[in-house]
Amino acid sequence: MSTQSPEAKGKPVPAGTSTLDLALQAVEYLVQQSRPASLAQIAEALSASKATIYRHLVTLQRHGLVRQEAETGRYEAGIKLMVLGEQLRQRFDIVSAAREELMTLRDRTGQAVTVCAAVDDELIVLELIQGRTLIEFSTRPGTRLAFHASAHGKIWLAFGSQQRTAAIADGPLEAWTPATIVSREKLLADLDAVRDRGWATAPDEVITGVNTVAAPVFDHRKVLVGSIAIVGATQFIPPVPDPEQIREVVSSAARISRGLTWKD
Amino acid sequence: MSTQSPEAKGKPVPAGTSTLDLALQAVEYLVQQSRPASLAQIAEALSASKATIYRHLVTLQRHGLVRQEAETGRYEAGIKLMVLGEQLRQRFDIVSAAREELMTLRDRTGQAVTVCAAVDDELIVLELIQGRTLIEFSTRPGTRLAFHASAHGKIWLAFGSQQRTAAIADGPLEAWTPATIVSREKLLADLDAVRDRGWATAPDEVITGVNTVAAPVFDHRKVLVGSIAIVGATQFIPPVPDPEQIREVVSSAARISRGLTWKD
DNA sequence: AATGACGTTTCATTATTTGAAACGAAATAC
DNA sequence: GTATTTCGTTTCAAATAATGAAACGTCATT
Repeated sequence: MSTQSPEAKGKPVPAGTSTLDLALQAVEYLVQQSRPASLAQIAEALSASKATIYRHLVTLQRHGLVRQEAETGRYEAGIKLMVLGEQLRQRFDIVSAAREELMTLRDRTGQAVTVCAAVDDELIVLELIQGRTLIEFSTRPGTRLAFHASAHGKIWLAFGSQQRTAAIADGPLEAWTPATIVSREKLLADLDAVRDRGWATAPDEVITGVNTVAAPVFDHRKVLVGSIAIVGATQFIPPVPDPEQIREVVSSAARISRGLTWKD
Repeated sequence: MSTQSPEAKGKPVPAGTSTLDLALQAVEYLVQQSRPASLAQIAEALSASKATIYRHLVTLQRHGLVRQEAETGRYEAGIKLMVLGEQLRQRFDIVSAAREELMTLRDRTGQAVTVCAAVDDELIVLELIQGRTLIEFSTRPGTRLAFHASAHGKIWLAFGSQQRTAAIADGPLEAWTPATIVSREKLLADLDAVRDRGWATAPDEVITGVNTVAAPVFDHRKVLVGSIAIVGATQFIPPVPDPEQIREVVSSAARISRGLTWKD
């Protein structure tokens, strides 16, 4: 529905499987609902017949992606999704290579530590080492961040693929807070600064009152494979961070990079 | 394949969608692979034609469940799975209701804190509050635990649905370590003890050298909705835990239960 | 006792998926 | 430097397999 215009203009619709598409829409629908949904409700939302949706739900249920309430017969998303997500997370080399170093960083700075990676046009949180306080609202593994409005994102724009940077800079820059950078020129200038000094901040840019100091992690080929950061209230990480905090983050990132050197 | 016998005996195969089934097998295959897989490889593994798998991968890719490497053209699982997993996790009331209390519990005991919930025949970790040390190998959100071989599991067997308890006790009890309870009688006796005292342990039963103290969380209807636990090396949480540790876990669970009373 | 809502099943229609084979590009071998 | 293999992708005709309307059985409500 939302992914394709109804073959207007004789657009060839380059392959794909409509049956599968409908079933995946059902999964996403169920994930977004906060309560179990009735079969009729799902069928109506996707404008398909009850019988069709029913058969798909049966198969999805066999795979654990969907579950049926025993009492009411309603359907909801299955926990297999959580399991698959965690399995996928563990595939990133950085999470296993960096963990000890990150614990050390947490203990030395007293702040929460996060790890991110970007794949294609998505920036995702892979790891969170909790600090003493609980900011972690948008910093849990599986959360997506904005490239232009986060310290992690700026690291990826500054040190990652140039075509991604160009695409983001050309696109619209949404304002998450009043402090979010929404001007293309300001963003590019900020990225130059990040490249120069080797670290990034985003005070108040993602959540007001929260700051982050991020640094890049490279593999043996000098390719950016991850970013690490400390996250804390501006009270603890000022807009112009303590040189000591910066040094800790940058040197931790460097040590992790070095650890990734002798691999493969 | 593994989910159904090949319609032996003329078993009617109660509905379902074979097209969708194949596509979901492809997703699971890709999640299990540690490296991106070639189209031909996937097709051969699922014994389907390249064209079929290709079309399914295109649709899966549109939904973000699968991603194609730009250089090699190979396919791998997409990070949307992580996002969906996290969205699903947040739907459990307990994770939002309990967080502050869990931080307190962590600080007072110095140990890592975990939260679990069971749905149907699966017991899953929902939340992890990290301690100082890093045991967290099998305690991350999205991890599945065994009912008979974990403190969390015993809470659910002792205070949850009786038919689940019966099913687990009747089934085979796999031994994760030499200390895992594999005898039906011993398990049932242990569960009686858990019910009496209101908390459970599982010293060395899931990982040798690690112990856990778990307690139940109930909602306003006295229905078990979650379990919380402290997890640590037996060095810190002895096989017979410190009464202080037990008191902390049990009272934390009670406070969370009370917090769930005025809801809905 | 009657009604409505629900998940589930049936069944004929036909739209959709399917595999074999051909295509073009890119990597590899000779 | 040319030949060969391998890869992802597209084409096309055959027919399998998905589809929706309607009927079914069950439960809760009226």
